[in-house]
Amino acid sequence: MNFYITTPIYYINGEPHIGHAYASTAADVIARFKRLDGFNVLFTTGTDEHGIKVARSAEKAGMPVQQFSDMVSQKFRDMTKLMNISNDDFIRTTEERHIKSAQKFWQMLEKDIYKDKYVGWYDPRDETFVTESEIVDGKAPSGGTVEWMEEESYFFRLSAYQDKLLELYEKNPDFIAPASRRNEIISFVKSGLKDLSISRTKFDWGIPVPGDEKHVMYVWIDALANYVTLLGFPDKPIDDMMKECIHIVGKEILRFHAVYWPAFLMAAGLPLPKRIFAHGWWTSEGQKMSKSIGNVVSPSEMVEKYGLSQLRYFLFKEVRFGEDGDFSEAALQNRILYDLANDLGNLVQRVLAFIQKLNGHLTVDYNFDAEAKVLFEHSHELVKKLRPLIDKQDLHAALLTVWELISESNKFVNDMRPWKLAKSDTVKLNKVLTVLCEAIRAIGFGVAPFMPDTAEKIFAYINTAGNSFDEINVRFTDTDFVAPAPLFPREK
RNA sequence: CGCGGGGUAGAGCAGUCUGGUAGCUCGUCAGGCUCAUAACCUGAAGGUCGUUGGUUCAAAUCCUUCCCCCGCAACCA
Repeated sequence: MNFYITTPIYYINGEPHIGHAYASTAADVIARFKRLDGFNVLFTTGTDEHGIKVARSAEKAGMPVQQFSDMVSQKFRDMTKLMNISNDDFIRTTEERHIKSAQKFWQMLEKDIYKDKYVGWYDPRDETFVTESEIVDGKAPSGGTVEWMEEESYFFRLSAYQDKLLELYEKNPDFIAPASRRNEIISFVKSGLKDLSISRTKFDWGIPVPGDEKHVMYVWIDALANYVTLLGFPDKPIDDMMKECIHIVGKEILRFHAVYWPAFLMAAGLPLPKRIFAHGWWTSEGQKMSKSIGNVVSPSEMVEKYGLSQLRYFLFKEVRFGEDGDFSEAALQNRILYDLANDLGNLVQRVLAFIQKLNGHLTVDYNFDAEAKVLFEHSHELVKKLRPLIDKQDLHAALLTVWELISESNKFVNDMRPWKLAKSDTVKLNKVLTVLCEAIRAIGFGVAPFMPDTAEKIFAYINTAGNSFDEINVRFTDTDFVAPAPLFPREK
C-alpha cells in the first residue's frame, strides 16, 4: 500500500520558526506511523524559492539571488534535521528537475490558458492583483504598497472549474479538512471564481513560460507543481502515489491547495490528491508571534532547552491538530513534568527498575489471570485504535489514546502490588511483569511516531527492534534486561 | 448592519453538527500505596453551560434578543 504525504514547501523569505517545525513534524508523525504500519511511504518537504519577494530580499541582503536562496534553503534543511524529520526527499524549486517538471505541467494546462492584458493594481507583498475597493490609503489588504501594473499576462481559466470543484467537494466530503475550513472554501468558490493571472513580466526570478521566455510563471503554479516533481513527473507515472496523497498545509495557504491546485490538476488531466489538511496557527505566550514583540518561538532554542521529544510531544498534545493554539513555556514545562515524567517515564522506570531488583531477569508467563488478560488485550488493541485517528489526522486524540493505556498500566501496578507478590506469589508476579512489558512495548509503539528517540530508549530497555507494529504480536521470551535510566529526569 | 472565532467549575479546554442525568487536564481538600523520577492509585468539594424570549415531554446543544472578548497591520506555518 502506497502513502504519500507532503509538507508545504517553505517560502524562503524568512527564517524557519515554530510554525514551520510544526507543519513538518505533523507530517513526520503521520509518515512514521504509516511506515511502522507497513505502508510504502513517500514523505517530502522543501523550499519555494522564486518570486519577486525573494529577489528583493536578496537585494536587501546584498547577495546574488541564487546565493541567497542557497543560504536560506539550507536553514530549512537544518530545521528538518533538528526536528528529526524523516523526509525521503527535499525539493528546491530552483532545481533543474523541478523547472523541467513545472514547464511540462504548464504545457499540459495550455488548453485553459490564454493571453490577455492586465491593467490595474498589484500587491508585490502577496503577489496578487487587488481591486480598487480593497485599497486603503494606497495599501493592499496585506498592508503592502500597491503598484500600478499594465502588462501582458497569461490567464488560467479558473472560472471554468467552479462547478467541477464544488462537485469535488460534494462527492468527497473529506477532501478538505478540518470541516470548518471546508465550509470556508466552499463558500469562497460559490461566491464566484475569476480567471487567474499566472505569469509575470516585471521580474525574472522564476521559471520561464515555455515558448514565451519574457514571461515567468506565477509562483503558485511553480510551487504547487513541486508535488508532482517529487513523484518523478513528467518521466514517471504518478497516479498510484498521487491518489494516496495528503497535503499538510497552513490555513493561510489552504485556498491555493484546495481550489487552484485541484483545478490545475483537472485541467492537466492528472489525478487529484486524497486530502488537504489545514493546520492552525500558534500564538506565543498569548500574543501573536511578532519580531517587534520579540516572541517568535525558535525551534532550535526550544529543542536545546527542553529536548526534542518533549517539544514534539507538546506540539500535538497541547492543541488539537487543525485548531489554533498558544505556545507557552509554562505549559510546555507542565506537560513534560506531568505527562512525560510522571506518567510515561515513571511507569517505565517503576516496572523496569523493579525487574532489575529481581536480578534483571524477566521470567515470562502468558497464562494470564483475568486482570492481566484485560491489560494484555488493551495493549494489543492500541494500534487498532490509533489507525483511524491517524487516518483522519487527529494526532491529539491519538496521544490521548496512548495515555489511556499508560494510566491503565499505572493503575494495574498499584492494584497488583508486584512488590508484595515478590514475597508471596512469584508465579503471579511473573504474569504481572510479563503483561506490563507487553503494555510498555505497545506504549513504545504508540509513542514512536511522535517521539522517535524516546521510543528508541524504551525499545532498547525491553529488547525490541521497534521497526514494525508486527513486533507487537511476538511474545517475549525469558530475557535479561539492562538497567533503565529515567526517560525524562526531573530537574534537580 | 464588514468577516471570522469565542463566552461551560479557580485556570485551560471538550461536549453544541446527530437535543435526553454536565465531562477532561491542572489546581484545592481527604484517603491509599511505598515498586518508582516526593512519582502512582482512589474519593470529595466546586458550574442555574454570557444574556433575553421561544420550540419541545426534555436545550450547553435548535430558533430568537442583547452584551462582552479576540483575530482580520506587520515577519510568517
